[in-house]
Amino acid sequence: MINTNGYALLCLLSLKPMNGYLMKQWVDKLLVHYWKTSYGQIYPTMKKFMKDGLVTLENVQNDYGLHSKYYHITEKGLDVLKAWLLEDTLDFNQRDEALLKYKFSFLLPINDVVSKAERSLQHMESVLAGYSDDIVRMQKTADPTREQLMTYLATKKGVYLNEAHIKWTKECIQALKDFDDGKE
Amino acid sequence: MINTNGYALLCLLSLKPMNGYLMKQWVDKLLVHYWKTSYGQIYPTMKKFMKDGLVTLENVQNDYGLHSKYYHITEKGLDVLKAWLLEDTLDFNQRDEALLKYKFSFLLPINDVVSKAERSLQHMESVLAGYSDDIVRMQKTADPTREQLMTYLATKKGVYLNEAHIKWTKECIQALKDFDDGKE
DNA sequence: AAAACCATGTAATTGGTTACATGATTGG
DNA sequence: CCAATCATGTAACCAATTACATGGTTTT
Repeated sequence: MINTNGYALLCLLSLKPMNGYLMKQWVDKLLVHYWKTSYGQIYPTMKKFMKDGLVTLENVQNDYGLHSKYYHITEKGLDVLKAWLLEDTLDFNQRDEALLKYKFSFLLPINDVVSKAERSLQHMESVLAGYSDDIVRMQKTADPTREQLMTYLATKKGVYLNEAHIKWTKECIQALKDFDDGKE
Repeated sequence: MINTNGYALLCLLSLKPMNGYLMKQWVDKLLVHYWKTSYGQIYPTMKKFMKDGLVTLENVQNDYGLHSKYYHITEKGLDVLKAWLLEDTLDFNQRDEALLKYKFSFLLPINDVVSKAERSLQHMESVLAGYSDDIVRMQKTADPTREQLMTYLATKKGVYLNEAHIKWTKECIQALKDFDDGKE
């Protein structure tokens, strides 16, 4: 059985052969907004994939005797990846720590909750600005490949979800202030 | 150190004393949209909370000799909970399996991806309908308590995030269809 | 010379789910 | 009597992070 981390690594190897160090780098750059991994996952997973014939190993040795293990995805690996990509994913995130805190925030002074929401709002607005920059940069590409189109749409999701979050937070701040006024 | 699961259980006990079985039920009903837990977490956590003085135990015995352990939150427990509620939570979810699949879906036939998105859209629309029902039911309460206000706002978040998700999915479907047309 | 980067791996620990094990009560 | 519900707990396992351990190269 392969877990989602494993599929994420197969995704990267479908782009080009990489070593473990590069896989970490690519996840941290390319997938920064919606995925993460660690060496503690990468190296054991590659070991397993070798055994299962999902990847092959190319030992790269430079002039100084530096060792580096490049993994190539196999036909079987690609088939397994495609089968997974095709599967429906209805299991959207089941845990929202911020919302949990929010729900029980009636235990706190109302002003503290408003301040917290305002800090959160500021943070989200800076995140949104970052996304918007990405969008602008990407729109320069006319006649994109499907891969580029997907990258653009993935970023768009970040924008929409952030906008919704901001809209909600503003409404919360207003509702809390109104509630506070009503009690005076 | 207390993990988020532990804080979630303290949240419940701040409402009223409960046994482990009831805690599970309440999480599954009250927090269904944004939290979950299991007996494998609840019982060991209560054991630890007893040791740390965050809860006290009331053994409830009914006429038939049925045993049931009701946990009461202590002053210390409430203090610890309030301190946590006050903490900023910037760490919003770092993993989106559906988006990961989407991003690498250029490996699949475009029609399969469109069908998948359409199925996903249908699912989200039924979820949204459920949220909307909740909102309507809650709006009957005039002059709500702060607790009721928070419950309402928590549901509103579900609505907004779902709406954003639906908007994005529709855009994806259109973009993929346009891309497909452009290639003919 | 030191810091940053390239590169690989393991071990310990934490967090969480699922399966297992038990047993009483209640409602059909 | 059988299924559902109430009730408690442990063990095995899976997922993931962090710390540990090592060592070469490149840049300042």
